[in-house]
Amino acid sequence: MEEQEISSSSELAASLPDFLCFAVYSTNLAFSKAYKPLFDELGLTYPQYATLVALNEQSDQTVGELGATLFLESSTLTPMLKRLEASGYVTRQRDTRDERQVRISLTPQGKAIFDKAFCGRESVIAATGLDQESFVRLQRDLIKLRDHLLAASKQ
Amino acid sequence: MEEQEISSSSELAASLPDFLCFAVYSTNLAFSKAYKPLFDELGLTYPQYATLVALNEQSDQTVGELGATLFLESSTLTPMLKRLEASGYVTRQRDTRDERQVRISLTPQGKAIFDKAFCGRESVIAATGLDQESFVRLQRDLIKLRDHLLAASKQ
DNA sequence: CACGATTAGATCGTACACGACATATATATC
DNA sequence: GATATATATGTCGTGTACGATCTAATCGTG
Repeated sequence: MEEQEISSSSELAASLPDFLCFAVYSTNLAFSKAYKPLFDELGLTYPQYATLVALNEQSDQTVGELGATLFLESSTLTPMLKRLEASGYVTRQRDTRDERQVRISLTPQGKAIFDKAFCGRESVIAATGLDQESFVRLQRDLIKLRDHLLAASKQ
Repeated sequence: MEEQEISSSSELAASLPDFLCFAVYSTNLAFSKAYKPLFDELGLTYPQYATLVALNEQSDQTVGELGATLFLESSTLTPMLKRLEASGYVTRQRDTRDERQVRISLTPQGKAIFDKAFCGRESVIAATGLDQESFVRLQRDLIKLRDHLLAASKQ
């Protein structure tokens, strides 16, 4: 296993493995592919499942709160939430106090998804090919990176 | 900075930060947002730029070779390559020896993108908020994770 | 050479993902 | 209390992303 050389900033022909953004991008594609059989069985997509996880943690969220949790815009969430509603996993209802807001809640059918304890942490760690220390560190560094990028792009 | 607890696999209500897949997913969204102003200036999208990088490294690739490099299917690449052709960054031509294949090459205009040395490695590292050691390790662990996930989903 | 099997791209339908804009409701100021 | 402003969500257009399927070209075997 060779150590990766870091190309200098003056070198023009950087290849894709030199880009951290590409490592993140392609790992995301790989996760989608790896999880697809599981989600197909549930009739869900990967972002839909993430949405249900967020709602399982804290039900009765507004679209905006969900967007802040999932890092998504209303233009992405609204159609997806309508599909989840059509599938019977969530309900959407206008807040009676503030009719601008729409509150999203899990249905019993939506809660039932989690009775299967679908994402057992240990088996997931095993499936990544990383030891537990690397796994935890990777997760921590990614979150740090993400939040730093988001903070930078807000200015 | 608190150390993240690892939830046991029997715990049902795992929250999103507990999922490595969500860390990867949301970091990818954050990268897209952070790079958007730069890509807007070039009239490119993030996947389009990655495609040009792959072609800059090795021009005259077939659609299939590009797909293997970028982890994308022909159903994704074909429309994107047509847009890149329409923008004048690449050419698409059937291979004369094997007419099933289409060979993609950078135009001078496509090559010119890289004269700007757009992605200086050091400034990119600085923008991530990670020290160089964490940056390199993160990249290496992500690639390992990605390749492990892909290998697992091929079976 | 013939003809079934394989391969490479392309097309289509579905689902994100976002910016720009539209709509409806709520708040603020006078 | 009328009107300007702000906020929350929805709609629309563009661009990925993929599986299923189609077409055309090539290969393999007789």
